[in-house]
Amino acid sequence: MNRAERKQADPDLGVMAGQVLFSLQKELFGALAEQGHPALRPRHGAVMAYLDEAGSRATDLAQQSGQHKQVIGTLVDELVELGYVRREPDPRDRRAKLVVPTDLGLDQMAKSDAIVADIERRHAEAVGAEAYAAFKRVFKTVAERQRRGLP
Amino acid sequence: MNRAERKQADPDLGVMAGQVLFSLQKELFGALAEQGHPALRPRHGAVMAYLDEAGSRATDLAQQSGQHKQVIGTLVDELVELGYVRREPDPRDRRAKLVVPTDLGLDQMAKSDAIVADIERRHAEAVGAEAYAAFKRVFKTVAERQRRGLP
DNA sequence: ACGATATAGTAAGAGAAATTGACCGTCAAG
DNA sequence: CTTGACGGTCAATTTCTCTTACTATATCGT
Repeated sequence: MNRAERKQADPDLGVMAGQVLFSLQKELFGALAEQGHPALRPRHGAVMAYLDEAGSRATDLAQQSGQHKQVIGTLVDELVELGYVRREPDPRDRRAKLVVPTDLGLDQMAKSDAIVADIERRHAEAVGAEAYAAFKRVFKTVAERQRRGLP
Repeated sequence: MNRAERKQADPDLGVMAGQVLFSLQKELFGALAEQGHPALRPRHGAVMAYLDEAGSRATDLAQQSGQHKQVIGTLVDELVELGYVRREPDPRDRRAKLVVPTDLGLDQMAKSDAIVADIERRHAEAVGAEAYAAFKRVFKTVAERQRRGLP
């Protein structure tokens, strides 16, 4: 069996992560477009996926999404323009600003969470609820360890 | 518990996939750089990750990696320039060309596979070999279903 | 309180990358 | 031998990423 076939039959962790990430993004933003949010693209996910209802700081969004803070800045510019968020001063730190979702942003967040939950429900049905729950537990551990560079 | 905390405590499938993909890529290409392949960047993975020892066609690489064939074309240009692959005519189809790894390419492929295998071995040790094997089985099913857009 | 250092956010431009539409040569079915 | 499909490349446009630098505010140590 040659390498190409091995990679198909037994794909590695990175390959599978990429397949899931990109195909899930495609489905998510396709569904969002149909549900009234056609202007959003996957890159906006770096903000919208982590945004808190009460507002988040750009630095926190940068750290959680793994993007540079300049990227978050331009994404927030776009999202302000599109009406999804607004900037407010952070009362607890005058250097900082809070990125706060508008009603449109809250609607997108709710729909987005529902779409992803539905996708996961589908997979859980296919492989069994218990197996899926175990899968997610291990995945979370692996993701955390990998992110932190643990041995 | 607010949304930001929920997303931390119980991240969704897409978020975890992204965390694993990007942190694994970072570790992989960092290690490759230390092992004599400093010029390669994650984007080259679209070719090198799927390349067969005996050569692969650009269209196959495009389909497997999910990239447009134009992207594969420019990646192959770069990899030819860097000495990792060469283009050969495909004897079985005169339209097609085979992307064939050079000795340098074969070295990179072997090292890359070893590094990823080592990363996976670490995770398997942390969560238990059996649990990790089950995790990968479910992951493969999920990745395949998600990629194909199955219900 | 004071100065040194660190952090939050922004700006601007160079460089890299993705996307689109078109094109040529080859293949395969009828 | 014609027609439609496929493999690969070209070129132009748009989008994205990275780097460096700067202002304002906060924090720490003395």
